[in-house]
Amino acid sequence: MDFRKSDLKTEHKKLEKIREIHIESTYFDLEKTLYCGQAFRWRKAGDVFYAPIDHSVVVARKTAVTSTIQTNKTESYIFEIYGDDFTKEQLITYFDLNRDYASILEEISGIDEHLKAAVLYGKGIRIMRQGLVEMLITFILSSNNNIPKISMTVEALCEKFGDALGVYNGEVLYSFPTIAQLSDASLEDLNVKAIGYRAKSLYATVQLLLNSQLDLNEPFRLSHHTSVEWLKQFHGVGNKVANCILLFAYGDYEAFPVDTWVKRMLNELYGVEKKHEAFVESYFTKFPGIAQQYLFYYIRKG
DNA sequence: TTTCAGGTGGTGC
DNA sequence: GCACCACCTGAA
Repeated sequence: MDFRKSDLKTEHKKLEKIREIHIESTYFDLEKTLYCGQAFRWRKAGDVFYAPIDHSVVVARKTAVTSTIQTNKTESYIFEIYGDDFTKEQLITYFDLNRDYASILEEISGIDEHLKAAVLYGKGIRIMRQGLVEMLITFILSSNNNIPKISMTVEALCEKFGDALGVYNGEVLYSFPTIAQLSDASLEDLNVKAIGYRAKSLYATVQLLLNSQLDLNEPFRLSHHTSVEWLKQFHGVGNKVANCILLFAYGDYEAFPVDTWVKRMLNELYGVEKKHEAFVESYFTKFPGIAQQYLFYYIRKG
């Protein structure tokens, strides 16, 4: 019999609370932000959301909602930080809370009626700023795949190659593995749950990062179009995946990922049957990435 | 049992 | 350039 897993669980030191961060913000809805398709590791237990970020465990809950006369909500949240420290400044960067969404959404709403409805429906969504390696690998695993299965594979990868951070809500949480932690893995080793043929892409990507001088910070210095081409040198990264990585890791708001849902939406709402990318580039000229995320949420959930 | 799912890369024209 | 199609796997 194999007791290893439960033994390990009891061995994990109790997560120590480092700090509490209070966030008050308009145009910030945590649940929508976490579950609009950009994040894969956040879990919900009751009214609490939690996830590993770097080597911290972050636990969040909403504490209050106050409305002004103009129906503008201000939401209050408490974030508890366990394990490694994670500062308020880091949290604000992670959820991009310093950006003026009021004016951005107003601009986007002005484009047409569809966007106006999408913005109204998705109000509170923020484009997160997540880790470069985490987004690169996660979106390589996302191709021809669905969210539950992507999460499954990501967690399996973290459990096998990441660091155990501690137990929360009865489960061990693991950090996302670094390239160094994946460096010794053979193709066989990378064959974790539900990964399938994507293991080859992951293996090739890890090897390329190890054996080249490629610096994942490069897209910060390049134009949007050059960044897309730069990211496509990694196996398993095509236009859609490159745009997701640029939007969710690099904060490149020119990125506009076009997947099967967005294609369907472009067809149904705008009559675009092909050359989607050309249409997108000429039509969504104001914060394309944010417009895309609101439209995506609108058609998926609305 | 079959089909489909938040694409990509290889092939053929 | 552009249109096909194989591809791992879990869920319905």
